[in-house]
Amino acid sequence: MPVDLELLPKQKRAAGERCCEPVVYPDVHRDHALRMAEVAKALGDPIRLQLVDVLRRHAGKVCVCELVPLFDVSQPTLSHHLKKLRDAGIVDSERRGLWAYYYVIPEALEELSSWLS
Amino acid sequence: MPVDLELLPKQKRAAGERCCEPVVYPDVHRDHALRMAEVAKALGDPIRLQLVDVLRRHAGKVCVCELVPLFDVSQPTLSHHLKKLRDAGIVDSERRGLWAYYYVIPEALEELSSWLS
DNA sequence: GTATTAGATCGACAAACGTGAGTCTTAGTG
DNA sequence: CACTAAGACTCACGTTTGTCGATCTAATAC
Repeated sequence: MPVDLELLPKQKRAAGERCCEPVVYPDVHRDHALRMAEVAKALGDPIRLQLVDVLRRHAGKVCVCELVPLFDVSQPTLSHHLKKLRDAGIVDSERRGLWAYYYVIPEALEELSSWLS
Repeated sequence: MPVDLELLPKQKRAAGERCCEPVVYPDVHRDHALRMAEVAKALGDPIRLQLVDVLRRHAGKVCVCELVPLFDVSQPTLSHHLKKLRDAGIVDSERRGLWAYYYVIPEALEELSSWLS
């Protein structure tokens, strides 16, 4: 699938002249890039990525008390990761009594997912 | 698509008893999670994400001198971002004379992409 | 009421990050 | 040879990150 670009001759151009015209521009516009980078950044930690994986595969709401023992970090640290995912808009939570149930917001990953494929 | 979990009754369990059995486990294994998180982390910066976007859409090799003017950062900073992408195995480069041409390694994004969709 | 529990928040710390100014290396020009 | 240009690298900086211990807040049990 990678089609070779027609490469410019490897010669030095005249002084003051541009080495090459910037023929390519990012057409993933700034806001899209910002949004997708935000999501990617939130997924850029192994624990958070696995959290999302567990929540997604469960396709429902998972109690935090089920999540904590799965990872080798303290409860505050896990809570911190969940907050990062919440702030990124990837998951949301619902309080019921003492428990908190987390779930993935399905649309949250769509933009990044379709850009990647 | 999200199927509601059968939620446990919201009552306090007896002292010393587990609040709930950890019925879910991350089956994205550690190494996969590590690898995908590494890729996601590299994409977790707007400039790097746009860099990958430009390189991907060009489906060939793009000269660094074309990339620098596209972004509002200094040349060393852009070089730093390109190195991050190289370290993450997302892109590679080829030197030809004075110029360096970057391209995306297509397989690099596959794992994350298919996990996301 | 008190005690206990789930989970979020705070405070602190070291490590990693994004950035630019400056420098270095390599390659082409004259 | 000296000069110039492309791009990587080094250093320094302020900011953000991941982590844990301690604390706080609700809600339940007694």
